[in-house]
Amino acid sequence: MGNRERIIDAAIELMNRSGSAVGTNQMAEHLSISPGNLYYHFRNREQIVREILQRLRCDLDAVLEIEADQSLDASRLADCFAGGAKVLWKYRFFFSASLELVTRDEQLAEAYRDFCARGIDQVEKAFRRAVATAPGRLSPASTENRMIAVNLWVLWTSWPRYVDVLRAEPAGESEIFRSQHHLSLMLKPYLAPDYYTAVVTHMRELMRR
Amino acid sequence: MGNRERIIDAAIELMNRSGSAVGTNQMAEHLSISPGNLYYHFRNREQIVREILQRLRCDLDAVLEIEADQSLDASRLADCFAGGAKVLWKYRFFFSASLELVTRDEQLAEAYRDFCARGIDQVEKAFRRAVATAPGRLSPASTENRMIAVNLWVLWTSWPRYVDVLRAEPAGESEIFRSQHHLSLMLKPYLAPDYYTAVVTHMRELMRR
DNA sequence: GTCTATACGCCGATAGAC
DNA sequence: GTCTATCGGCGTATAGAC
Repeated sequence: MGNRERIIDAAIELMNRSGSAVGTNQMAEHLSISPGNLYYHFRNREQIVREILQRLRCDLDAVLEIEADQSLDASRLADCFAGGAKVLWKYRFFFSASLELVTRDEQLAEAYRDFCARGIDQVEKAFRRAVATAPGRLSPASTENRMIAVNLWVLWTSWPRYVDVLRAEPAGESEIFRSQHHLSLMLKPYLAPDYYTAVVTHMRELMRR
Repeated sequence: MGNRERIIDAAIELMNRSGSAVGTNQMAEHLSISPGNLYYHFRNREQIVREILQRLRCDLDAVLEIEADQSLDASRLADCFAGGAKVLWKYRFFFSASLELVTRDEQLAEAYRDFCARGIDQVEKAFRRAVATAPGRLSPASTENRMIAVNLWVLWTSWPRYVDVLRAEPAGESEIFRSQHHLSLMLKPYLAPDYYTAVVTHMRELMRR
């Protein structure tokens, strides 16, 4: 594998471990290469982060992009939650530090706004599909669909940070996974009870490993 | 007013405007005093932030501490939401940057963990009281009360950051206030419809000004 | 209490040899 | 492609005069 890829991997690993303030020197040191070498492969620090966001976007699309003709049954929705948890864990530093990253790089900010807009759309669509498949005791008003999607998105993206703030020790995977139970609870009132319990059961299964 | 108070006020104002990375030099400059003078009043930068958290805690207690013998009617709950919005706006930098502040000061971290634990407890109590006062179509299971309280807390505390990330321009008060409508939506399934609409109506009234 | 001046450390980035 | 060496900027904090 080329040094370029290794630098990105190292950046993700180190930032997940120590926060987004990890410097280019530390990345180079961790790979036993020189700072100068790193700057041969990347114009600057920002460019590294931008490419990480590209990877993140791809991974999340694979999770949230629902096929048009497929019915959203409970196990498929559980896939979304479990996949969402994995993405959250893999790139947790990014979610934790999105604001700090974005304020130092306007180009990244634009890309991240796109990322959020697309993500919220996908969540809203998935929610509508789930409700259409198995409606619950309450049905959301038309404007409420979007608000609920935003609530889900904010809660999902904020979870790594919440965990980091409260825990003195570095966060474990299970604490990130817990977010998905909190998320699913927000859907519960709008879904049929048996459908909801099926989703939760599948989720637990998928995230056990 | 003494310089000590003025420094804290300046810190809040500047950090709300430019983010938590505002330096001691900038605070001093903004007040037309010298950096040395600032360090006469405070041991270090961290101490300033710690005192800001103390103020925040007091302000929030005034909003969330529900009197034991008072019934939680719709207008009182609306007070909580409106008061919560005001606190969120007044100290928005702190919510936006809690992790960064906390990671550089273990003493602050401990205080902030207390702050969160107490806040979540207060939210949970308020939620239980509201549900007891005006139960809706769904009633939360016993373990769900806490989870919902956590959801509310995370969403509430994460909102300023969410706004900062998405907006290129500095956030306005109204965008912060919008969070409360999203929060209240999470309660809706568990509250009687007329009670809920009364809460929302009061909220709008209170936050209009 | 308030000032001026400055030490110290850190990090991003570049120059230029190999 | 990879290295060594170094510049330049910024931010915290202190020393010591007034």
